[in-house]
Amino acid sequence: MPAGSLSELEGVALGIVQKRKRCTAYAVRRELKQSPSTHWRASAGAIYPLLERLERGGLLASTKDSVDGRGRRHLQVTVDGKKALRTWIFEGLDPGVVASVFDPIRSRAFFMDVLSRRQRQKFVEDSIGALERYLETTRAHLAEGERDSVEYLANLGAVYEAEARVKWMKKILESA
Amino acid sequence: MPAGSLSELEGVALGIVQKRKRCTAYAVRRELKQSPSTHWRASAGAIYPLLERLERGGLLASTKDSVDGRGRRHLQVTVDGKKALRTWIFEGLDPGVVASVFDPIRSRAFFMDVLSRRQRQKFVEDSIGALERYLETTRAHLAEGERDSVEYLANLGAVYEAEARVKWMKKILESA
DNA sequence: CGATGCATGTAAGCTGTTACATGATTGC
DNA sequence: GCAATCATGTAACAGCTTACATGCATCG
Repeated sequence: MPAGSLSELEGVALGIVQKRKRCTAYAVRRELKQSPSTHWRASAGAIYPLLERLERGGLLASTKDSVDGRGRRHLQVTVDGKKALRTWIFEGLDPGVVASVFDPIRSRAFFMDVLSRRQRQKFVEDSIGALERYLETTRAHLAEGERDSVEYLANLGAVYEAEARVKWMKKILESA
Repeated sequence: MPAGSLSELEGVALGIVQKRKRCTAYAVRRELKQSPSTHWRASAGAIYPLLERLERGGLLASTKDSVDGRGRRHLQVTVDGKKALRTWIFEGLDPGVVASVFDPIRSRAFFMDVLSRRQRQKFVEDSIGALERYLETTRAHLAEGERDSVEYLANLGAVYEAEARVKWMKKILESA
């Protein structure tokens, strides 16, 4: 919404267009799909109406000559869009938003005591394995970006978090 | 769903009832509300139908004498429910689930370059402040649980993650 | 020229939220 | 006795997903 504040996915989508200067809806979908986080499936049913909404709200614009033979419409972030993006970024510092990190492994760890000793051990060990594989892919993503680019710095956060999760699970393994 | 697999919220709700042995829907809501993660608002419109669904599916049961004068129905996890809970826990090791961590600060950090030098500095510094306040509340939660309880160990994960996020943001501050 | 992939979009469904309604209990 | 809170529920809505439909382009 232009009047209200941007949703998470709206902010991210707007940011992706901004980063690419000019791109199609499909490119936004692809980038979301390829991102290491699987939080969003980048479904067509979400992306296309969302970008339309942003365009109607004046945060995105597509010039006439932006439609090529295949019917692809190239989008650009407007001045208002940039402003909205900045506002959205600062909104993230809201306590409610900061605390809304979500870790499915941790959600499950809370209920480990329904597992037998052996199952619990297996759960923790397998978690470490899964996390280490995940860590590898996030590190690979990190290597792609050039150092000191915002992309590198942002991905660094994913690596730090994944490392912390591994360290945490190893601590649990010790105490068992 | 009893036949299929549990959703995230279903797993968590079932786990909360299991942990308490026997509790009302309201107690589940309250625990979700008071949890340090604000990922779920624990809205009545979600919890009550969800618990009904689990009961119809045979994962939860409420005995007749469980209804007290105030109409509170006390729920218990059935044998099938315990089995479903264990399955759900192990399902979390699925790569798609492991990778679905979601950090709103990191989402925003990807697009920091739309900010001016000063704005960016402010964003990072304010983020550190917000994260440190969040870290304080997660540490407080940690102190409540007795050491070596699963609750303590699970909350430890939240602390590790929050520490990693602070460390990450301070790293960004250095490189600016 | 036919298969595969690019690209856009829509319809139906699920899940969760907000906001409201209702009544019973507790505390002052 | 009245306010606040406990406790359960419902209706309307918002957002995202799956699954489908469509057409163009590219490559063998």
